[in-house]
Amino acid sequence: MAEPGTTAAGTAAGAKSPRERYRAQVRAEIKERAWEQIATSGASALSLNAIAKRMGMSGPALYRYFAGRDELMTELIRDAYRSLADTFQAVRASGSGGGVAALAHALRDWALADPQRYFLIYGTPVPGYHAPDDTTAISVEIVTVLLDAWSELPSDPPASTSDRPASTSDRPAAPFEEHLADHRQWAAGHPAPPAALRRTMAFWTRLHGVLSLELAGQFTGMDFDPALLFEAELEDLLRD
Amino acid sequence: MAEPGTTAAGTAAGAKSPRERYRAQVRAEIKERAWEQIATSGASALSLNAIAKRMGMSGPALYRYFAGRDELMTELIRDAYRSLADTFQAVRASGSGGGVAALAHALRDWALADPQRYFLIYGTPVPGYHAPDDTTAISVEIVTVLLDAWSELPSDPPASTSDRPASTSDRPAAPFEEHLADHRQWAAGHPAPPAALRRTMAFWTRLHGVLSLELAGQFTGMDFDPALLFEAELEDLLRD
DNA sequence: TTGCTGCCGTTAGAAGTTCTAACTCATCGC
DNA sequence: GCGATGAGTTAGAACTTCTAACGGCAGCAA
Repeated sequence: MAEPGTTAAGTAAGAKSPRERYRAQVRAEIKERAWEQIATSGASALSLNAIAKRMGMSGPALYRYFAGRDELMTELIRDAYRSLADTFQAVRASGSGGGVAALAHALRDWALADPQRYFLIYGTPVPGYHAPDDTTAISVEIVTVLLDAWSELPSDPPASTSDRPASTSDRPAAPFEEHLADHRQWAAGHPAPPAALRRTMAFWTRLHGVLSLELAGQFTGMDFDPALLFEAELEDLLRD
Repeated sequence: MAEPGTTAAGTAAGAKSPRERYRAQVRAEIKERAWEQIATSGASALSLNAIAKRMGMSGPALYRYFAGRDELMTELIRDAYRSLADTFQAVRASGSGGGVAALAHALRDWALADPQRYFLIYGTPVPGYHAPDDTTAISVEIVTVLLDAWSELPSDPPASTSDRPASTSDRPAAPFEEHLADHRQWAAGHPAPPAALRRTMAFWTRLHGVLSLELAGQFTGMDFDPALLFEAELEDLLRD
C-alpha cells in the first residue's frame, strides 16, 4: 500500500514511475501558478478555479493533487520557509563573507524578490489557520544560521568596557539578556552566549520591522530611500 | 442635494432627522459586527452575508449602508487609524508623562487590545486595494506626535560626545540621518532636528518589528516574554 | 500482445460568497 | 391625508470551494 508500484521492480530511490513523474510535474505547475497568483493578487485571493482555468483544466481536477485550498497553501508556506533557509545556508557556506551583514542583505533581497512570499511567512496570520509543524523545524535551521553568525563576533569590544569607568550607557544590567539566557529553548540547544541570543533576536525583529513596512508600502509617500534605513538599522545592530 | 432634509428647517449642525439618526445607528452596528468578525476570523474572511444574518436581516440590505465589502473595509481602516491617532494624542495631552516611553506602551496596549485592528493598518497589504487618501492625513497626525515627543528629548547627551576623544562608536558619519534631513517631506513641515527624525523612524520600525511578530504568534513556541523584548527595544531606543 | 486495474479529467450539483435588479411597504415631511 | 423617499425583501447572475459520479486512457503485469 505504501509506495504503490514498488512491489517487485528494484526501483532505486529517486527513480519514479512515469505516473509519479507526471504527478510531480503537475503538482509543481500548480504551485507555480499559485505563486504567480499570490504575487499579483495576494494570498487571500488564491483561487483553485483560476489556477485550473489557467492550466487548461477544469476546477475539480486539482483535487487529485491537493486536498483543498488549505493544503496547497500549506505546501506554499513550507516551500517559502525552505527557500529562505536554503538562501541563508547558501550565504553562510559560500564566500562573500557569510557574516551577519551578508545574511541581512540576502534577507532583504529574498524579501524584495517576492514580497508576498515574505508575507506568507511573516505577515498577518489567518486566525483559523495553523502552520504545519515541520515549518518550526525549518525555523530552527534559520535561527541556527543567525546564531552561528552572531556567535563568531565578539560579544562586546572588550576595550571599551574598561576604558570608561562604569558609564551608565554600557549595558546597564540588560535584564532581557538574562531573561533570554534563562529561556533559550528556542535556540534548540545552540551554545550561543547571551549577547548573541539578544542580537539574533534584535536582528530578526528590527530588520523585519523595516522590511515589512517597506514591503507593505508604508514608506511610499515619504520619498526617502528604504535601503538606507535598512542599512542604518543593520549598522546599529553591528555597533552596539 | 447635499445634506438632504436641510432645506427650510433650521436644523442646527448635529441635529439629525430621525431617518439619518436610524441610518447612523445601523451603520454603527454593522461596523461593530464587522469588527467582531475580523477579530475572530481575520479581515479576509469579512462576510457581508454573515453580518446581515447576525443582525437579523437579509444580505442585500447592507448595500443600503455600504456600497460593498471594500467600502466597509475602508471605513474600518479609517476608524482604526483614527483610534490610534486619538490614543496617541490622549497620551500626549493627559498626564502620565506623555513621553516616548508612554507612547510606546500605549501603542503596545492598543495593538494587544485588538491584534487584527493593528494588522488592518500595518499588516500584509492586499495588492489590489489602496487605502483611502485621508488616512495619510491621520498618519501625519500620528507621526507628528512622535516627532514632538522625540524633539523634546536632548538629541545626544552633550557631555558624552566631548569626554571621549572621537571614539568610533559615537555617531560615525550617520549617513542615513543626513539623508533623512534632506528628505523630510514625510514630517510635514515639522521642525524636528535630524536626530529626532531618525529616532522617530527607528521607534516606528523597531517597535513594529517586535509587535507584529508577537501578534502574529511567531514567538509562541519560544517561551520568553515578548513584553520584556519590547521593553528592551524601547530602552535601546532611549539610550543610543 | 492482451487484458485489467487504477488514476486522470470530466460534468453535475450543493452550499457558500458578493452584488444587481425589481418589488413591497412603512415612514417622514409637507 | 397624501406623496416622495428610503428600507428591507426576494430573485438571480457570476463567482468561489468542494463532493460525487462517470468515462476513458495509460501504465502495469501476465
